[in-house]
Formats: sequence, C-alpha cells, structure tokens
Amino acid sequence: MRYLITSALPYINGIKHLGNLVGSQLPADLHARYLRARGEEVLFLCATDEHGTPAEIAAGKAGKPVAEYCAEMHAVQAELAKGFGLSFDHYGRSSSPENHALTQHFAGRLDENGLIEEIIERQVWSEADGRFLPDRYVEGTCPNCGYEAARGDQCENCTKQLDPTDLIEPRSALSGSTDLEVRETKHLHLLQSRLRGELDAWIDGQDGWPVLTTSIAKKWLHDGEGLQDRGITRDLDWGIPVRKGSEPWPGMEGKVFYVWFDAPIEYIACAGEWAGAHGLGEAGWRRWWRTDEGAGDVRYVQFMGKDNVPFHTLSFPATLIGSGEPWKKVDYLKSFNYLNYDGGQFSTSKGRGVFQDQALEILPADVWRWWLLSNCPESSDSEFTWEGFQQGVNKDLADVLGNFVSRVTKFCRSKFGEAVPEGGAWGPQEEALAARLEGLVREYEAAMDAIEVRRSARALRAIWVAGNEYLQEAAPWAAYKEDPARAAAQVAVGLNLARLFAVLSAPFLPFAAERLLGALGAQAEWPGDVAEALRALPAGHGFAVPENLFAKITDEEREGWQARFAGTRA
RNA sequence: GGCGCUGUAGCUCAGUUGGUUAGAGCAGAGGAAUCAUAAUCCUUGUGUCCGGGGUUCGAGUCCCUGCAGCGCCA
Repeated sequence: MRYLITSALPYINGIKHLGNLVGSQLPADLHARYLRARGEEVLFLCATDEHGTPAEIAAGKAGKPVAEYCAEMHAVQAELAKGFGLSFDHYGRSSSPENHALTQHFAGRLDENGLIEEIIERQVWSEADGRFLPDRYVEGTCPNCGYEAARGDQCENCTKQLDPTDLIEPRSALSGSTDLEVRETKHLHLLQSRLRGELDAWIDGQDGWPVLTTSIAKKWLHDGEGLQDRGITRDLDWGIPVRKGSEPWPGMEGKVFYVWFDAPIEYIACAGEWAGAHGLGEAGWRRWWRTDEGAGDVRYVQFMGKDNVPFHTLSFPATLIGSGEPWKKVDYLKSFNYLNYDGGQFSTSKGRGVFQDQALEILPADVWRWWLLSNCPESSDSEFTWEGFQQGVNKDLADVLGNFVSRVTKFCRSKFGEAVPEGGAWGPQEEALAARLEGLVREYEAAMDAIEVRRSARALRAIWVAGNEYLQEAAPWAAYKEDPARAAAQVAVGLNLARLFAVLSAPFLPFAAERLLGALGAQAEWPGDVAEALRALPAGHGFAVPENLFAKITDEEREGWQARFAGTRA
C-alpha cells in the first residue's frame, strides 16, 4: 500500500492565519509524518491556489503584476510552511504549466463526453477598465431603496439581492468609471447535475467517512433542486486559457477557466511538478494517479476545512468521473470544523487572531503544532484562548515531556556521567512499565491509523505521563543511596524512555524530536516490541544533556500577545 | 425566511449501534517526593448532561417542541 496525501490548497492572496493551518495542512502533515515513520511510501502534496479575481485585486493593491505577485506570495507561503515543519514532498502552484495542460485536458474530455454546455450570459463591460465586471465590481444606486453604494450582488442597506444590470447609475468599483455597457459573453458550464446519480452512489459507497463530510455532500446533492450545474469559465486575464485539450476552443478566446475548476486539478498536476523536479518522468507521477498505470495500491486521503467539502466531494469527483478516464479518487476525506479565536472568529480583514508569520515569530513551530493538533476542531468548532494555550503547552510540553528529559539526563550526568550506565536486571517495575507502554503505544498507533487527531494527542500524552509515573515510583535518586546498580538500571530505562518519546512524538513535534534524538545520539526507529525498544540504547552509549526542550510561556508574554493580536473588534 | 450544526464539571472537550454509580485534561483542594524547567507523583468531582414534552423496562444517547449561540443558503 502506498499513501497519497493532499491538504487543501491555500489561496495566494496573503498570509494565512492559524485557523487555515489547523484545518488542513497540519493534520495532513501529522498523517504523512506518521506513515513515513512507520516505513510507508508516502507522497504528500500541497500547492498555492493562484487564480481568480481576489488574486488580481490583491496584486493590484500591492501595485504589482499578478504573475509577479503570485510568485512572491508563493515563496512566502512556502517559507512559512517550511517554518511549521510541513513536510510536503512538493509545494506546487496551480498556475504551473502542468496544471494548464491538465486542466485543458479535463475540459476537453468533459466536452467530448457531452458534459459541457456553452451559455450566453449578459455581463457588465467597462470600457475604461477594459474588462467585464462581475458581481461586486459594479456599484451604483439600489433600485429598491435608493442606497447609493449598493453592490452588484446585493444592496447592503436593504439586503435585496441584485444583478449588476439592475443598478441605477452604475460605476466600476475598480476605476469609478461610468462608461459601462451590457454585453453578451459566452461561458462554459459543467453539467455536473447529470452525474448526480454516480456521485450519490460513490458517496454511499464510502465507509467510515466523517459525518461532517458525508452530510455536507448529501445536502448539496439532495437539497432544493439538487446539484446545480456551474460555470467553469470567467472573463479574466489571469488564469488558465480555455482550450479543448491542446486545441483552441472557438468562441472562447480570451477567457480563462474559473478558479474552482482548475484548483483541485492541481492536486494531480502537483504530482507532475514533483515528478519533473525529481526527474521521474510521466510514469513517475501517473503511478500515483492513474489506476490503470499503477495506482491500484494507492490509498488517497484528503484534508480540508468544512467549507471545502462540497468541491472535494462533488465538483472535483464530477470532473474526474466525467472525464471517463481511470483517475484515482479520494479514499478518505478528513474534514475539520473551524477554530475560533478568543470568543469570535479569526478574521483576516479585521486583523483578528494570529497569523502564520507572527506565530513563528513569537514561538517555536512545535509549540503551535502541539496545541493546534491536540485541540483541533475535529468534531465541532473549537476555541483558542491565550490562557488555555499557555496552560496547555506549559503543562504538556514543558512540564510533562520537557522536564522528564531534563530530570533523567541531568540526574544521570551528575551520578553516572554522560553515558548510559551499566545496571542490574529489570525488576517488576520495569516489566510493568513495558507492559503498560505496550498497550499505550498500540492505542496511539490505532488512533493515528484512524486519523483521529485529538485522540492521538491524548494517547501520546498518556505515554509521556507513564514515564513520569515510572520515574516517580522507581525513584532512582533514593535507590542510588542504597543500591547504585539498581539506580543505574532505572536511569538506563529513563534514558531509553526519552528516546522512545522522541520517536513517538516526532509526527507532532518534529523539531524537538530531532533535537532530542541528536542529543541522545539515537536513530528514529518506530518501536515494535516496547520492552525491546526500552533497551535500544545500550550501556556505555554516550549522550549529551539537551538544552531545555521547551521554554515556558510567562504571564507577561501571554498578556502582551493577547493585547497585540486582539485586532480591531467592532 | 429556509436548511444545518452546537448547547455535558469553573475552563477546553470525550461520550461507541440507547443499558449498570456520566468521563479526560487544565484550573481548585489535600498529601508524598526533592532527580528536574518551583517541574513530578498520589488522592479529591452532590454536574437539573440548555428547558419542556414523548417513545422505551431503561435516554446525555431516539422523536417533537421551546430557548440560546453559530454557520450555510436564498
């Protein structure tokens, strides 16, 4: 079995906050790291989602050409991902040549299979801007209430739904120009409603998917008039030019595919980018994505926030199914709720909450990883508070895990020197510890296998606690006075526990685990038999006392951050 | 307005297909220990499981309804 893992593609228009991280990339990374640690072959992909009007607007604000803006933001996001330890095998771009070709290919296939319809729409054209102005890019006077700053999609004053062509004295929201006219323009629609039965059956065939995932999918399939066909093209410059495979699409010159159509295809194209970067050729990536070219043994898992579920359960599968080609479809779709910030929502526009660059600026990545994963919004929305965050990470990381490593390594250094001491045989306490850990480790593995993130974190923490319990009960500092050999055996177990903790914790805390393993001069080898793992470091094996693994967050720091990230609440 | 989600100990949350005295972590209280980042370990929970009906031998767990918070859509 090989494992293909993707996390939802972050949009390109700026730095994301922690809420974006917790719902997709972080748990996906946890899963990828765990499977690799178990010796599995993994391909973990992510990319920036770069097309669409918001990217153009953001680039405009930054005063840069959109391609240049996207390239820069991609580099920024890639650097942040690296900072958080996200172990993507490739971090791609939806604007890549690979995605251009593949998106055009899919559109061509869908058309051949009669799933594309050309529709004439009436849109507002701005002479001054030289472009069509969809929805809110037109402003004017509301025909209903007379409000003068109504937007093309809705009047904020009377809440009436509007069409851009309804507005009185319309003007461009971009340039303010009133030189507007209504023009007819042709667009492609994907007839996904025709695939409703197949999608429905496919969803029904999925066993054990999170309720959140299937209920959202079912709602969109069955509610109201059922699954709606959707436009897949736009009158924009920035995007993938509309083509039928490698052929031109008559009548669609100058138009691009709509972002929701090309973004998920980037999951596939990204594998192509990855293969290209590693000289693996076409077959190198197709063995992950084509069931007729080797992907029969691939298990594909997607991670995303709940807002992304409809695209991943319906639109993207519709594209794959509609192509009539044997593309790999998702086997398990892990979806997350929202993380709230101190009683409200994270808000990009209000500057409320902690953004990724700020998070890394104030604390190490592992601290964020641990709190976000162990409190991720798995079954319902969850809440970030500074008090809870401070208490949680101080207790779990500094006190329970970090301090365990300190007490063992420092006690050993002071009594036996910086090497695993030669000691007596195991007694009942050591046997009991091994038996206890055997159960806990299997429980941890079961939770990780099931991608139950919070349960995994709880199980891992229980393992750390078991180490402290053992040490407290064995009390080598007391034994040392009567029976130094006994104390030596206990310390040897303690040092091996530290190694075991590092190995098991690595998916959650990759940086700390690496530092700890480095100090212990040990290798990351996933434990089979725990009793055996507790003897991995032999007597005489040298080590160094590591610097404190985790510094505690002080009250002063917490208060400062609380004020700094409060944003401008209304 | 329609649809959906949530409402369990002071806080953050678990609670499998309805079944014995409703759980965990944190915080609080008491104690042990002193190797360690004043860090650990043990003991300690009389909770109207939001309110009200109902189904059932039995409901936090199912149905109806009310309230509160949130989200999506029109």
